[in-house]
Amino acid sequence: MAASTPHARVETEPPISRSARKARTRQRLIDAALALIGQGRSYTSLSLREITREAGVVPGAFYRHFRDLDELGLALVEMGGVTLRRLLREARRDGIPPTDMLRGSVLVYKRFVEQRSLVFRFIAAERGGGSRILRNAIRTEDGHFASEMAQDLRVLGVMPDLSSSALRMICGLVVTTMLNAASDILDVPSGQTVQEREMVENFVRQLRVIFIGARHWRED
Amino acid sequence: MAASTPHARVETEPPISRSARKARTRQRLIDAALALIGQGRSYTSLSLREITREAGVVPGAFYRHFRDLDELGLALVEMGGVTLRRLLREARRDGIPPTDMLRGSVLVYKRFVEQRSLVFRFIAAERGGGSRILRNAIRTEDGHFASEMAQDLRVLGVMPDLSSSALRMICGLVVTTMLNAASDILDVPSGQTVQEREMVENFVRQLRVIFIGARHWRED
DNA sequence: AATTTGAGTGAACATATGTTCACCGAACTT
DNA sequence: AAGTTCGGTGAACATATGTTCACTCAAATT
Repeated sequence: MAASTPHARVETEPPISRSARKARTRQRLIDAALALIGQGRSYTSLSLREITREAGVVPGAFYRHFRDLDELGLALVEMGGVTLRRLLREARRDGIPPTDMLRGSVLVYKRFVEQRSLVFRFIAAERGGGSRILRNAIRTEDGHFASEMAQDLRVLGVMPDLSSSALRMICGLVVTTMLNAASDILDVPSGQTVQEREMVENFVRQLRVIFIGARHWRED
Repeated sequence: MAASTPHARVETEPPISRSARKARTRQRLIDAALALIGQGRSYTSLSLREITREAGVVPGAFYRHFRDLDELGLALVEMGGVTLRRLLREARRDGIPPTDMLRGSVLVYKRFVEQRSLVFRFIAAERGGGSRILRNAIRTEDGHFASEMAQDLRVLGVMPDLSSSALRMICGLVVTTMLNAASDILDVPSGQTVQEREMVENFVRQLRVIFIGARHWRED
């Protein structure tokens, strides 16, 4: 029975500011939700008490941070948006893989998804699923992602003959294909299995179809 | 306090066979789940009691038909598969719209989805969402749908230069695009709004990209 | 130094949940 | 006509849920 006063400060020696403390437990709630998703649960079926339990906090404390579960969900969506933006940023930084660019990009993306499996599991699941509010928030986020991608391609001078609206539309298609693939990536047994290779190959070929279609696109 | 014996037969005059009765309540449970989905709930968040309540049956009765909620979910997936097969069958029967075939097909599909909104809402939601079991079942069903579609296109002599595997891969892409669009169709306010027209237009253009890509596809 | 603030507590509330079980009675079998 | 089967009942169970509220006590403000 070691001493453990409510506000024990076991390892965080320096006094912690109030706003910092608040931000910390807020983050803990978010992480708790993700952790539960990681254990195979789907966000829609999580309960407030489960989350606070996982976060190591009393149920009532939840309300100091979010009005309800949808609001926590929105925070997760935002985190998803940040993640997608990071993907684009890294792509800009590293440039397009020199050889076999499509397969290269797919493998980079696959790694990216696997390293952030929880966020992608959440997005892939709630994109078509959860509450209407969440779905729309994710749609908006996906839309921004597609627009940014279109802008990047424009800057890179890829497919310069396409109108901006056509480019944007095509990026939308690429994004849905990517997010759909994320779900596949997360479900296929990782390791060099046959299934995994087939999945990657299929993904590559689908993107190739899209890009070929884009190259030959003519406005109405 | 009107008389209402447990097994009241208020309007179903002719005696009902046991198997028929069982099939009937089984169907009621399925319909109840769909009805709740129709009220904006997502399948993953439904409870056994909610469903039996909606079905007008005592909770324990559930177990006479399904081991657990996943098993009911699988029944819904199967119903979804049947629905998709019917879509193909109707497409075969009615043939391809004579003029502006792509937009025509999209409008037919839109109508089809709207008329069966509950099943499509379920599939679109649980495809990336629900339990692993459900996700895989839906993946399998989608796969069959894509294969059948490929076979139909082959028989129709559409894109005869494509190998079967390429055709199959492209149909897979079409299917994910369709199911993704189903979610959009169900969320956009129906009626002749601007949003609705834009959504349809985007969907048409995306399919067009895919088909252009298919026409110019060359094997590796 | 005295006061105010507010994140987190702990207990209580009414209500909901999944699962079990002995039981009923109509449909089936003999 | 007598006996069996089995879909559905109703009650009970232990446990889980969302929300509220007065409370604490350290950090922030005065």
